[in-house]
Amino acid sequence: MIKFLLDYSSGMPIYRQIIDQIRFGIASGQLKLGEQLPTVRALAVELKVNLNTVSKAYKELEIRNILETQQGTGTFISQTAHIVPEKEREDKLREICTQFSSVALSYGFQIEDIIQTLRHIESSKK
Amino acid sequence: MIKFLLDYSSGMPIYRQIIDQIRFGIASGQLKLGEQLPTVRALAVELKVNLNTVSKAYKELEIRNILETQQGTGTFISQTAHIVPEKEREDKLREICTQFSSVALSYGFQIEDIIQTLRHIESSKK
DNA sequence: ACCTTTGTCATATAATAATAGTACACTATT
DNA sequence: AATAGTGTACTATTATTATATGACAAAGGT
Repeated sequence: MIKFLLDYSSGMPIYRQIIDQIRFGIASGQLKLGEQLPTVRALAVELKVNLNTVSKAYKELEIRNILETQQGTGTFISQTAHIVPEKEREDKLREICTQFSSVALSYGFQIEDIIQTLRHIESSKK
Repeated sequence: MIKFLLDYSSGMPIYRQIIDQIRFGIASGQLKLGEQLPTVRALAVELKVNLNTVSKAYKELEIRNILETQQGTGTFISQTAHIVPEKEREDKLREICTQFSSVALSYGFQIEDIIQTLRHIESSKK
């Protein structure tokens, strides 16, 4: 099961963040084809957002054939879900890195200090 | 002079994109301290957005002491821009790295890819 | 059959984002 | 003094985002 993480100060709408994380979750293998997603109500509670916000994200992905919904049963990753194009993954990675970089550097941090801190955080996770 | 580039389909509000690009421009050295920015009207025309949208971005940066405005003359990068007290820097570094790490990993990116991208961005700043 | 859980739909409300237009105040130049 | 160029302020309007409710429909278990 995927762990959703919202950034309420990013300026990106919540439903778009949900869409992104599902799409990239599939691309990165965190979400398997056919896997069931959290119910709209469960995810709404987990993310502390409205049911309609989650529903909007799911519905949009359903239109794109990335999700399949069975009313009364749940929402699933489509078996035929397309992979996010590699270029889009690279663009997204560069986008979030650029944004982070601008903030970090504006505080005067050096690239090596930043990387060292990131590695430390990563290694302390397990 | 900095080249602004908007992504109208990203979901991120335009005024926030302008804010981000100015901050990143300063951090990366594209914008020098004291340098004059485009006038609100000129930038509004260039970006094909409303005057008020640019004004909103400038005003917010002015509040944060990143920009200084002289009515009738123009808007400039502050000379004393964004120096963070030394004692807060370490906590801040860890904080923003943790936040960034969570977001990046939730997209399924690997730590080494992230670091490589950060290094690439850093080195491409000349 | 009944009930629960699921997704869906509809209405209303509020806040935010962006536009449009107008007017005003300040500064430098002529 | 007059003018052009600057930032600022204000009202109004529209679209988007998110919330709050309530009701309905479909699936599956009891």
